[in-house]
Amino acid sequence: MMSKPAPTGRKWKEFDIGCEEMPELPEVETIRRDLEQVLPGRTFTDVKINYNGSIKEPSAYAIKKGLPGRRVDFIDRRGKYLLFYLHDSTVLVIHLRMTGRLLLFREIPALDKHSHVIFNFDNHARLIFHDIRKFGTIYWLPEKRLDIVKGLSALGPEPLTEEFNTNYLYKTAKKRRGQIKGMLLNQSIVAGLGNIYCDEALFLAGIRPDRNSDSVSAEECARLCRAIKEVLKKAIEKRGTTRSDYRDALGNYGLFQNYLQVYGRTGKPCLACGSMLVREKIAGRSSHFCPQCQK
DNA sequence: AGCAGGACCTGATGGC
DNA sequence: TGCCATCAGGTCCTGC
Repeated sequence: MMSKPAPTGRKWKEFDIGCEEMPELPEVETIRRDLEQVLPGRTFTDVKINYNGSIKEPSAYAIKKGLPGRRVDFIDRRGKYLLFYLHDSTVLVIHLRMTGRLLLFREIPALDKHSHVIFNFDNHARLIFHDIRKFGTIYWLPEKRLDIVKGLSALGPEPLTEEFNTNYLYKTAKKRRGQIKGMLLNQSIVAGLGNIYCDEALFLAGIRPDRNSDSVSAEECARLCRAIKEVLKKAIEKRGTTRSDYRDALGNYGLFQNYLQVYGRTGKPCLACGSMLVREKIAGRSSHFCPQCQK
């Protein structure tokens, strides 16, 4: 695998905290941590919306009209959702879905046709919501009305908390009949896993993605629980996964692509046993695994 | 209720 | 060269 250059020191002048890959929990958490360095205490001055479709609630007009003058308190994350808590108990909710990026600039950045929303702040920071495939979603709601965001209110436990443990995983796996991979991708069972980290965790745990979840033993659930936490922690530490080659000179890359064991390595030797890794469509997603190591 | 599959989108890629 | 089909995957929706 091509290795990426190490990130250079962060430059406030113009930096790209987006992510080339489908953002899953580690990528969203990396973005959250970066935004948290800059935005709390800042006040929106102006919002430009070039594509209304990104705004789900209340409306592009209401956001343009209402956000200016409001101050960011702190930035939270639940699953793959970013939550900007504002000082007046309202929340700006952003989900990047597949191709969404959040890009923070100090200077006026080059915009293209995918730059759908531009948030301007009182310190001249600019936050660009950029989304090639227009799947990403933005809501601005009173804290008490977050239930409007269905996916958010239906989220299962955060995988890096105690609440997500072997017992929970085993009990849940036992009462379902579908494949284990489909279960892990289900955000109401565990929040924040996507295709890449599912495949990686199942490899680490030695479990085939197409196993029926109710056939996974308590011991295997213990391994899987450990593997999920381990892979997510490591990926956050490496600032997520970037698989595309493009970056601008001042941008920072994720580094976890250098640690992927199975995802995107179809036909290459398994790093544990040397047999050829395979890819199959499982639970509606391309799934990468080692037929030898994973039972 | 749980699960499969289509829809939503655009860009990259490959075959002819 | 262009044209078309296919693939990528997160979530919502429909239908079984």
